[in-house]
Amino acid sequence: MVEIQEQYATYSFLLDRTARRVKQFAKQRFKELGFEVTVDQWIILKKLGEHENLNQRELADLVFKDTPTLTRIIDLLVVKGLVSRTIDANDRRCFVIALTDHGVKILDEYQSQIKEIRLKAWEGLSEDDFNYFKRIINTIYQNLEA
Amino acid sequence: MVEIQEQYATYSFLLDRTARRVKQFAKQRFKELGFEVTVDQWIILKKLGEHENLNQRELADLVFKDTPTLTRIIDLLVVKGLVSRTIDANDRRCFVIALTDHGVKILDEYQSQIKEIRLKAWEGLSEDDFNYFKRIINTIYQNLEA
DNA sequence: TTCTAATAGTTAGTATACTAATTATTAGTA
DNA sequence: TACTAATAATTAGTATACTAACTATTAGAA
Repeated sequence: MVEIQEQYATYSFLLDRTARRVKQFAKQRFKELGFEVTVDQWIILKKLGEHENLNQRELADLVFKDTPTLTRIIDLLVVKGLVSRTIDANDRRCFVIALTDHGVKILDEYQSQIKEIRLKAWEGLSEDDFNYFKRIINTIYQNLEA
Repeated sequence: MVEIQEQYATYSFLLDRTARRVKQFAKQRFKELGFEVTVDQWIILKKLGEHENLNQRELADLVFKDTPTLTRIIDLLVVKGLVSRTIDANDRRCFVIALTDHGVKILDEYQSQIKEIRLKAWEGLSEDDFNYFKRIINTIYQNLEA
């Protein structure tokens, strides 16, 4: 029993290590392809392509990041001219975040290449594996939910 | 087929989200318990308890972090008096990193509580789940290996 | 309606992650 | 032995993650 407990304790190490490797791999490929955004900035662009009229709070919830992190990522995307921040006339505490024309263009251009990068990790694994993986990792997430 | 590809693409999101949640949960518990180290600092202490006469390069390899990150974590552990940095007489480019007496004490004190924190995430999952999880996550890691 | 509580966002401070460049030292080779 | 390449560690710079404290605004209750 003790050994099994010890074993389980390594899941966090495996998770952290693999998540970092995945991000690092994507980062390298982004660089090779000359992309003008980081991986986390890309995730925001993608969400903005899927939803309209989001404020930073909603965006943060969608990508499971906190608002200070979101603030900084949006800052960078605004500087890069990919995203616009407009005060919400109905609630002046909020900004409406939207893709600029250039942001839409980038989103469109990168999409398929990024799909390929993502698939690389999954080589040799099946759809069943994916479903199993999803169940386990979501159970972990829910076990630790606030 | 396209849908399956789309689905697979979410593994990186699930990985990142869950790895962050696990770390965040551990961080909160560390704080509640009044621990004087961060999660990543703890990982280094643990490795130092398992191996002797490690230099920073070897330590970095063991925990899959890069050397600049290691340098900074060791800096903090030295300031906290948990670890010592001694020039290796045989190769003056290296430091030998070792636990101080206080470091050994902390390692001993925290170990069982940390094991409990780690186990929380695994509630409702079996040993088979763990093995399955390990296989998948290690496949992903290896698929992306440099 | 006024006051208090809640909410959106920002700022500050610390820690980690990664790349690139640099220093000091050692190893290997001509 | 002298020179070059490799290695260990550091520094600098940027990005992300999280907590805590703060500002501005809105919502809700007395």
